[in-house]
Amino acid sequence: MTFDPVEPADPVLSGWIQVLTDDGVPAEPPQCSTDLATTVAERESDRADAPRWVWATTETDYPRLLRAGVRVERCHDIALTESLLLARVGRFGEPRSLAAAWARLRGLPVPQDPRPVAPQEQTALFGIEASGGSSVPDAQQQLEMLVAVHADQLRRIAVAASDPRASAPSLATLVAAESAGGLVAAEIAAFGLPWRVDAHDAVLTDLLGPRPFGDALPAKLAELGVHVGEAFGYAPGRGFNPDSPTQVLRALRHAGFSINSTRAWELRAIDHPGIELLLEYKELSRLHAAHGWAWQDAWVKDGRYRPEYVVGGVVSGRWATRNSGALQIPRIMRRAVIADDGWSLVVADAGQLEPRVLAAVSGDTGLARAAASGDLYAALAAEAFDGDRAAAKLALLGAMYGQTSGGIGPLLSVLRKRFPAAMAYVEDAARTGERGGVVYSRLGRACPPPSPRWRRIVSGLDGVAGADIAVEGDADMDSAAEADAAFADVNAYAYTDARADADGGAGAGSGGGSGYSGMRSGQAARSRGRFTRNFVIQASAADWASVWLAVLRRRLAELGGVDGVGRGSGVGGVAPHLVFFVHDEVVVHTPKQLADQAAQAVIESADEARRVVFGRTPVRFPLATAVVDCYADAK
DNA sequence: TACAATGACACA
DNA sequence: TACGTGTGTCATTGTA
Repeated sequence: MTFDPVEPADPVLSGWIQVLTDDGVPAEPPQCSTDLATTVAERESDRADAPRWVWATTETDYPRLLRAGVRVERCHDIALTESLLLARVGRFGEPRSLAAAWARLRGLPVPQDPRPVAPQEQTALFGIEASGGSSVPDAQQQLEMLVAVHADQLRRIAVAASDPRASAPSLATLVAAESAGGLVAAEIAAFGLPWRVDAHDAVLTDLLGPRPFGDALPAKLAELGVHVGEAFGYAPGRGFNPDSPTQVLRALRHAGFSINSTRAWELRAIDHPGIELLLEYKELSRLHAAHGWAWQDAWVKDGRYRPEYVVGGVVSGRWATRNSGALQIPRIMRRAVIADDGWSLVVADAGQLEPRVLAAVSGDTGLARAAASGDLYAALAAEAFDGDRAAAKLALLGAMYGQTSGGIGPLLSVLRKRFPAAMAYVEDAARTGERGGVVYSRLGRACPPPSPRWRRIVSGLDGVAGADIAVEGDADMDSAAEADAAFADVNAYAYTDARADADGGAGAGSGGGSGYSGMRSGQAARSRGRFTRNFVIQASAADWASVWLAVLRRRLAELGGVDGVGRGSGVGGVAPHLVFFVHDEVVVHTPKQLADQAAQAVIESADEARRVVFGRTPVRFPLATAVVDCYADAK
């Protein structure tokens, strides 16, 4: 399906539709519809037989249908799929739009992806920017591109499924789940998370004092700042700023403390009367800056907060967000999330997800036995750590993150002895990463190959001594069948280290800590080993979460229809719907009378996701679920 | 003045 | 020896 390029507010959607076979081959001539909303809704009316809509990008195409009151059951998102397929051949951060995919297919210059625009500043919706004087294709030409690229993507998915070196029999599942994720993200943005401004105000006022005028600091914060200054010998108004790490560091050193940073964990070790005030100031200051009244003004409209998710925005397949920090909302702010009258929130999170994923992907029978229980760490402790749950947790987290410090060596030895398959799984992934290899999630999502910079450092060509680690060839990056000439672009790595090289490297754990700047060969190798070690788990957990969301979305829609309460296939009716998602946690907004069924759907979806992603496994993925009026009341 | 880097901390 | 993964956003600080 393609749309004619009209204004988003235009109530009449027109565009082109063509029916394809399962192989992506046209089964009918293309047809123009001057009322796409109605056409699509009619095709969707028999949900059991709903088509899988193929379109350029859900992110821009689907909101137009949603605004017209039309929900779709399934889609194939060309852009999201292109990302997954490019990743399979080691190409990250390359343009993934329909236009770009089509250009690669035809061997033409590849246009950059359009810059994502905030919903409020959207004008023309067509994501094809004219470049080099070429004209923007019309909707019918777009349809031809769409059909060609879609067929090619199906072919590449099949190729990946039979790749002997990096088999991904489930890649089609991943593509379907990723596409469904796009639908979920668009629907969450459309519905919005119920957000009560008065409750948000109450939290802020309680902690910070009344809302100040303009940009002034709230009263409590300003007062606290003065007290902090006084505690370190500064008179009020004498220019001490607790928000300045430099000044705080200077004040503390002047008071005789030798510290390297003003991080909270380091400050807590200091015995000084000003520290407690300073820590309180930092906490409140952050709350005010990140999620205070300015944030509320910018992001809460008509009782709804609308997160802008970036599906698959993290290389591991986790979602990212744009602009409003939806994934970093402080827990205390959950008090502002209150269901509408007559509605409830179903809150569910998958506890201990990552160790359970490790148990499932590694097939370790001992760990799987522990993961069949409700508290994996307690079961692990009982089996191998003399009942010491804290030790068991520390050990397993250390194994998944690659930690070796802090005296956990002996704990890791226990794991290695008692759960050899699980430990071998993560250690194999780490060794592959250290050698420059690529690892994959359960459903076949590929991690980025090492950057040229990493290769230089590890091979000792970067002016740092210590080159003793062999780097694998490019065998991992391009499966033989995939490496056709159209994909021979060398400039594939600009993205991979964008953050890694920008931050301060391994020294003192600054910033993200995954950089290679200033690293010696061995450090860089082990750093990448930790990344790939974690990738196989985090990305497989993301696989599971994506499928969970996709299944849940379908079941919630069935719930609305079956009950006869909601309009079912429509939008904005009274069917339960997803309103929030954070890695391993979902929030569903539901009419009260459907709350129990919605909660049941959440639980059953998790189990279906388990079967789809991990097949036959004794591992369970128990959910903590709660039906509440306020998000903060869940656990 | 505008932009980039830094340090810190929120989330999973 | 020591080495915990992945993000986004803010205020401050440094540079062009």
